[in-house]
Amino acid sequence: MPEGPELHLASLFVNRVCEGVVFTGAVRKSMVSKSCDVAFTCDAYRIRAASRGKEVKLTLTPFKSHVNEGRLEPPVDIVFRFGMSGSFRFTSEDELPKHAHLSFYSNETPCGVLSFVDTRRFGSWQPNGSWQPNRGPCIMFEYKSFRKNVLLNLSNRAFDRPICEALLNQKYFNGIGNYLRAEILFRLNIPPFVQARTVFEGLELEDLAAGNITVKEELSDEKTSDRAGKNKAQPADLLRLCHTIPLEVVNMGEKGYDPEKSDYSNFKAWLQCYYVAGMKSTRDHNGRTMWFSGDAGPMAPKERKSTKAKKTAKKEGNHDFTAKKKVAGIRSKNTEEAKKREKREVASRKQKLKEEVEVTDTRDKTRRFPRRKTSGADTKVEQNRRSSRVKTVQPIG
DNA sequence: CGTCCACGTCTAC
DNA sequence: TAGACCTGGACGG
Repeated sequence: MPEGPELHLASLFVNRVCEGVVFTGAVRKSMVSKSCDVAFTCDAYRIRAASRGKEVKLTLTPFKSHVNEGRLEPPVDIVFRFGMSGSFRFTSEDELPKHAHLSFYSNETPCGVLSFVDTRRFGSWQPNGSWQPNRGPCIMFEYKSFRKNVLLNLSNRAFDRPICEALLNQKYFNGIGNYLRAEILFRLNIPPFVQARTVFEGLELEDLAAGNITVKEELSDEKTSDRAGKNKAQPADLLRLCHTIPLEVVNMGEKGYDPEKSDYSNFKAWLQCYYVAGMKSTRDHNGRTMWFSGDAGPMAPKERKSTKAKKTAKKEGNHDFTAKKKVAGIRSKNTEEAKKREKREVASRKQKLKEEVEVTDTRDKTRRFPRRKTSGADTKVEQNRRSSRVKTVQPIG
């Protein structure tokens, strides 16, 4: 689950399991990984982790007592991005997870192994690297500079985009991902496809309330404006929620992260909009699913994109193909034929879509987080809809 | 069996 | 602004 909070929880996880552990030898990379080797070998070193937005940095520090020919090796930083499926695990040597791509071995017996696990391999790492320079300040732990970086750059074309798309721009919102943008906009009742700039204009550079923020405060605005409609002068602050909402997830603790149990019940219960039954969803201009309720906003894509073309017959010689995939590849080997068929399919799909409403109500699109057992009228929508549960968060930075 | 979908970048027309 | 990059789970036929 890698957005900002998960990356941070991953760094906490690493620090917890590596506390007092002595690592030794070489850093080992899986055969299949295309990321670079980590040329680091040391008899005895420790591992610490830190996070910033959607990156985690591991620092490998040789112990002073272990000196290589009179010279102490300097620490090495490795910066990780998690892609769609990255995580860290700590296991015994013979329980190495299936998709472990970079592993650090302890000197214990039995040997403990910290590994970077990444099923889809969209993740990456950079040894001797530092935070990616074109990513902005961390939404969670560099709140002040994050806020300034947005408000001082509102003239940038990034803010011409709809707000939901701007929120995924890591140059300004380092740590926000697809579930966070949905949750954040939902809580403020901001239509996802209004121009980003208009949402931020008028916000104060300094957030005076920072450091003493509760979610209740955020929502109180909007409740009173319901009543009087006079509250326009003090709009709920989207930038602050970009900070506090991710911290709510962090404060749920490693339960939300724990790769061992993969028990997401806490997290699922926390979600109010993303993948929640009864919410609407549509594709944004980049083909990402935007979850929301109410108005889509004026910049909503008019016609949904035709679903991505099949990429079947592309990679014949790929050694990495499973037997199944090979069959599929061979079957559609005749590219001419495949293309024609594809055209026909796309055409008929477009035709269908024309007749559909632009934005679909997705009452049963709840798949990724497996179906909840429905318990009568106790629907999630009902529970969460503008729920005024108070949660205190501890903003840092 | 096949199709669609997923918590994210990247680079190449 | 498409695709490419991947694996695997849910679901439909």
